[in-house]
Amino acid sequence: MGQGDAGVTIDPTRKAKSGGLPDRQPVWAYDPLCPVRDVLDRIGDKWSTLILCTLGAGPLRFSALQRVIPDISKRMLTQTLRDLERDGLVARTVFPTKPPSVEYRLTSLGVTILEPLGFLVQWADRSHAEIRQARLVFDAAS
Amino acid sequence: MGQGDAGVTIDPTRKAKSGGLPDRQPVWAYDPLCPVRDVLDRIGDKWSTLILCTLGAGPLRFSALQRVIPDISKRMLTQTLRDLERDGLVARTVFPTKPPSVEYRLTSLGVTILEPLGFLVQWADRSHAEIRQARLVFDAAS
DNA sequence: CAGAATCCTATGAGATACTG
DNA sequence: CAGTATCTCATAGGATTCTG
Repeated sequence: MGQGDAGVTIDPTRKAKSGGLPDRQPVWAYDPLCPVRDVLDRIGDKWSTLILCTLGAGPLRFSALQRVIPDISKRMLTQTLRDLERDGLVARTVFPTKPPSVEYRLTSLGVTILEPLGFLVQWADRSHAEIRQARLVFDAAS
Repeated sequence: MGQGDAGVTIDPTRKAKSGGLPDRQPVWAYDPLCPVRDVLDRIGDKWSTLILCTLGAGPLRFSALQRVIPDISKRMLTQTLRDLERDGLVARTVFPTKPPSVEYRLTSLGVTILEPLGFLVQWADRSHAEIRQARLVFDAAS
């Protein structure tokens, strides 16, 4: 990363100059501690997006989440919920009933990720056929 | 996959019914082999989004990518590029010069992911301060 | 230059059993 | 019910060395 511009974050809206000279200095400086990466790496695990999308439809209790996402282990569900709570995306509410029940819901911040996440999911949905096809072609050629 | 409603994919645009009854049947059926997850899990690794955003500004050679992303190892750069190529998001062109040079560029499909990815990056950029703050609060309370 | 091959370690994540 | 505590294994991913 250069001087002056050190630590600039990811900016995918940045356009290449026409002609796109290949080997110049980086279009955007890169910072290993980039806050965008810090946040995205957390979301990029196996379960976070799935849980966020699920809670996007409304609050659910622990066991209900397990039923909706049958192939997650209690351990990972607990851990992922904790991480999301720590990041302020999910709120955890304990109801002191006889057998305790705990409700998870998106925070107001958590709700705001639904839209960008939704665009990505839509893209994946629209593109997965083309991607699968590309994989077939690639694997056949290798 | 599936007949009828089985295997319905992720749909974050789905809204909860008003009142949001907590413990009903899942709002959307969940499929471990969901194509959306299949695609997103691939993008969700440590380097894919970074490389896609970088190439979004224009094609780059292998060594140039390494300079832009200094903390990636050759091994992971090669592997991630291969995976992206396999998925049809990146095209690899070899120029038979004396020391061989290889150019990587987004395919037309690859370009289409820039927009949804950009929204997520923008969200991360706007939210990282709030997230960091939430982490401080959470860690102080624990 | 652009990798391929190999080695090694840290972590992600499942399975199971226990608890308030 | 909603976890916690272990144990274990598979994989992601870094460092290093070799090659056309």
